[in-house]
Amino acid sequence: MISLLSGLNPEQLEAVTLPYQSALILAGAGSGKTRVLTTRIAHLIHSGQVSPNGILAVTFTNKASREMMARIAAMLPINTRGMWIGTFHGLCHRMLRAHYQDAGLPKTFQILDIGDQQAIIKRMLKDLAVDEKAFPPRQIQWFINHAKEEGLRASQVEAHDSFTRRMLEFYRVYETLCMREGMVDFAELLLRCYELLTRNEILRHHYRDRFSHILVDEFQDTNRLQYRWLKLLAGVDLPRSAVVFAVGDDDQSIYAFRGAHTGNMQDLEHDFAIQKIIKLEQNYRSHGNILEAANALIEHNRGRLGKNLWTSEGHGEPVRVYNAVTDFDEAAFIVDEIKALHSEGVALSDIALLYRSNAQSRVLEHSLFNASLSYRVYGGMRFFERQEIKHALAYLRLIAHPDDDHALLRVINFPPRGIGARTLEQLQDEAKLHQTSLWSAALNKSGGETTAISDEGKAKKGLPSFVHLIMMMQRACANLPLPETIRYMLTHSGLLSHYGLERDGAERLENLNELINAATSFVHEAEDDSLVAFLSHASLEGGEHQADHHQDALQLMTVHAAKGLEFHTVFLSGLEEGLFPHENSRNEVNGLEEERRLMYVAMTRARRRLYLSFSQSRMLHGQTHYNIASRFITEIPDHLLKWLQPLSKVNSESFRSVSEQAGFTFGRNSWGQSAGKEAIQERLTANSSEQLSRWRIGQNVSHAKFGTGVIINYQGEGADIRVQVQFNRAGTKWLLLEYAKLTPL
DNA sequence: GCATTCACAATCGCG
DNA sequence: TTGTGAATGC
Repeated sequence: MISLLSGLNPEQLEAVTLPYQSALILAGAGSGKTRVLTTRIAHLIHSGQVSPNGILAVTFTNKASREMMARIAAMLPINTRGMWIGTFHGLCHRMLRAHYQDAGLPKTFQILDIGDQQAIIKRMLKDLAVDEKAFPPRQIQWFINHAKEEGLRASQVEAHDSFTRRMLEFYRVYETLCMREGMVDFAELLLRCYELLTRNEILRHHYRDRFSHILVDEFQDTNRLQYRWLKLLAGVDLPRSAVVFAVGDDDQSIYAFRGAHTGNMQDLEHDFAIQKIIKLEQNYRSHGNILEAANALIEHNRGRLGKNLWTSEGHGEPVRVYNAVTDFDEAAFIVDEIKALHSEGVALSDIALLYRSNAQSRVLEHSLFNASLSYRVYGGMRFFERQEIKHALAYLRLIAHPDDDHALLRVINFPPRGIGARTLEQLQDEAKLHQTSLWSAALNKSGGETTAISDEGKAKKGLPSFVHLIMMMQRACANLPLPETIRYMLTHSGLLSHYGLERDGAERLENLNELINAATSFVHEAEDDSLVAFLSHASLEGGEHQADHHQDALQLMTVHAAKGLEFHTVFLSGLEEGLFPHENSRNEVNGLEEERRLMYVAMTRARRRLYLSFSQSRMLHGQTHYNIASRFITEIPDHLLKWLQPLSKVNSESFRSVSEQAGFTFGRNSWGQSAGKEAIQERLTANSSEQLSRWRIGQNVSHAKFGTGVIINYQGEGADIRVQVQFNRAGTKWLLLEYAKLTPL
């Protein structure tokens, strides 16, 4: 017991040992939030206040819930597998599977991921003969999802204009389509579950009685529906309600665009009669200067709950700022700094390159590639979203549930087997006529089961062969374990041979193989190893590829993706008006404040060293844009910043053009306000007047130990000045000018 | 049925 | 600049 609670600071301890009452924990970045959450659970169980069955802990990401389970398992000798710890979607899914009948779902209901959903909407538009340009699928998707996230069915949305009425029509049709095929999208998982509990009093009471402690991670990210779900589950209106332990940070709320409602924090205070908000402000991650800078920045936001991070560590290094001429220059600077850091012993994997939008990674990747630095870009295509995997999953879906029109359409002619648009059209007409699924129509058309089976081996083409294929797979699946089913399906569907012949098919084959591996480990780990369970798993777990994870590589990702992570060094690039804060955020309610929180999240990822950089010109969408530095830089007090200006820029004539360009671009600030314009101009001038010395790029030098070489770069100022020398024999080194005792040649 | 061409759009993205 | 989807040609 002592070991469980030891090492907690007073606030953490208070939170962990709170008596039976609902609580809101304001946990700043790096304040040991996860530790508090997991220790709280362990403490509740260990002290006998609740059994593991009485706890429901909910997170947003699978990663977070896995980590939570692992940490609890490390603290207590219990099996965490049966516990109700998971994501909102995962837990709702669990309830819906357990009570599918009460929820009005077929036993084999399938989960739609974002891509499936879009495909269905497109199919619907085609059916309705609606022009995609007039009503972009993306927009319809957004409308439907947002309505659901607000907890609204089509009948509950108010429509005051013709556009909304049209959207609602789509919402309704989409809904009937999904229900007919037994498909449930992500938002539907939550809404269904919520409605199930609302309608079914017995179930509601069952779960209310079962869960006495509900713990919520990242509470600031909850949307309205999730909050209502929590309220319902806790039963706030009942005398014997559960208590909620919510952990969150309003300053790190960066997901308003996907429905997060920070007002939930105030609502929680009120609805759950929160007596006291506990603030965790001691930061165990970053050095003082970084924290001070982040604090100063976030101070510019209004209506905060209020929080100031502090550390018992020292100030550490100043926040470095670099003003680049071009995006290429910015990337080159970052590469140079990385090389220096790496040679000083910082692991590449402990360095992150963050940016506001994905498009910015390209320039960085280019420079990193040329410098032979290994890197990993996060947020690309996920494993289960790849087309070859999607195709394979479609076959599996048909095995489990042949009435899945969506899956059928995906693979009925893939690999090509001579079923063209014409056959398909007939099939769809037939299905429409009899109000049945495409599969039933196909059965009818191909002469029914008996014919297809008696044709065994002969039918190679057309509809009968497809019908035969699927039935054959279904029979095989009944007797084989999951991985073998998949192997069988891959071979007999022709996917393997198809990709085997394709030009770039090797990687796809690898992925298909990986699918068998994924199924193998799924069968080992999951309680329910059925095909349907595996399909749900594939949709709910995006399937982040864990391969080559151990390799020491730089981490490239958006600021959003970096939330929750930490690194020794963080490079935050593209700090320009229009990019960060992003142009589009101007049209959003409180958009600028959300951008500022995003910046805050980015800064607080750094443990020891933080670089902020911006470029005066940047290639975007094939056009050169001229930008001014982000206002966020000017919102950080000067004494925390250290402006870097490599002398290479000062000495070359490029610097002159930089100042001129800067003057020119200030006039083009699309944001209207030009906060900090003077300050930046001032710094530019200050930097240009100093730092002219006998040392310059291209200067040949001699070193006592390394021999002769040439200066290829340098940075810093005053006593801190460092030069990068390419030696003839000893390679490239960064040297402190003051100590290196270089002799000019 | 498949390959090539053209127009168009372009934040962030958990499950 | 790059990726996507529809239109077009073989």
